[in-house]
Amino acid sequence: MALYGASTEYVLHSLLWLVDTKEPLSSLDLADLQEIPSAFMAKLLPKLEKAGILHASEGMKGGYVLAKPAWEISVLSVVDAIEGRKSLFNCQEIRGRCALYSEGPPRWATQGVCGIHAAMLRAEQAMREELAKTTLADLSDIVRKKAPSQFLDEAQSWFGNRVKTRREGSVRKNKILKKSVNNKELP
Amino acid sequence: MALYGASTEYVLHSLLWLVDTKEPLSSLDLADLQEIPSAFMAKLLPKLEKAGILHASEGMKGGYVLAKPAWEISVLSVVDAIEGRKSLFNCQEIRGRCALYSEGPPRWATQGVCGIHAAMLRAEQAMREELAKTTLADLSDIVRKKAPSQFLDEAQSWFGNRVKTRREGSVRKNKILKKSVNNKELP
DNA sequence: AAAACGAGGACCTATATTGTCTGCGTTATG
DNA sequence: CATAACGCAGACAATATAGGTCCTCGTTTT
Repeated sequence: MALYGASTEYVLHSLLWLVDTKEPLSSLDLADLQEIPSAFMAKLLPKLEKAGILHASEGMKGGYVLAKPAWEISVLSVVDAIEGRKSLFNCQEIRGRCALYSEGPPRWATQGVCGIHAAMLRAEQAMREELAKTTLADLSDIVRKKAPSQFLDEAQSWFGNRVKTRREGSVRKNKILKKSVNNKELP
Repeated sequence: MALYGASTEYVLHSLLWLVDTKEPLSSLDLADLQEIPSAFMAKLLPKLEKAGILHASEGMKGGYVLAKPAWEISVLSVVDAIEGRKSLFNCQEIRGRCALYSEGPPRWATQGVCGIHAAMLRAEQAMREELAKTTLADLSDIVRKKAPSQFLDEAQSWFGNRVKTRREGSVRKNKILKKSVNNKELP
């Protein structure tokens, strides 16, 4: 229905939270804060790591940090990392499929790029150039201008408290408990 | 996988055949010439008629003709008619979904357009402007420069012969025959 | 040793796209 | 005036993709 879906939206919003944070944030923290399905987020962020946008650290106290300064991360690079270089239009070379071509299409018909395809490619290029102009720093500035500084502080301490409460009740813990209960019931 | 699919491709190629033709062409003729599923084409072209791009004439010897000169029909208008004004990105207002907002999002958070959405809208606008620049006349020129005039004449006479052979073996006829055979077998 | 991470794969489901088939009204033609 | 060739509309079916869940594994801190 749209070229870019919820995955891209989730990831871009998550990246904004990472701009001002020094310590690594986990995919679970990012998902819970934004009320986004956490298991889904966990599948998205590794793509950004492979694209060199995020740096991941494993193990307890691990998580994600921007791998580059925010002004060097364009919206285009994020979109490409998540959606995988989607094109606007997928040419099927209809021009070579004419019933009048008895034995395959002649050379003049399939030479160069199809005119329709070319028009689509120009539009796609214009779109990509526009997406390349905006960086994470630009987006972050917009948020910071809108939000009261008090809120941004609250957010920082929310992440901080999360680090402290790792030991207490977490989503994972509950799942593991449920699992061990099941294991005991099985045999 | 792509924003614009096969429907758009089929229709744009079909419109090119209509540029130089005076007599109405049926969806079946257009489909058969380009080896495109004809029943599918028959569902597409009425959309162009509603959008004011094609003029349809019903009944025998009916078919489609361009409703406007080719230089007034942009690729954008065709795409919109077929795909229905698809947007590049569908904003779900993630910014209003923060766990820190205890009783709904504050005004400052949801004021104006989301920064991420705005960037996508700029890209979409750039794409649409580019698609608006190309017209059917432009595309038709490209084809006419490539194709030998002999081929274009052959195509015209193919359409002409089709009109003559209406009475003879057509796809529809075979289907109707099959149907009556089945009807006889049923009781 | 256990808890909290990331990575990755199997799996499920809802929806959009692509296509087929039917019936109905309209128009030219013999 | 019957019929063939049209456009139009809607009911399906098949397939692909996006979105989402769950489970297992290895790593790192405490």
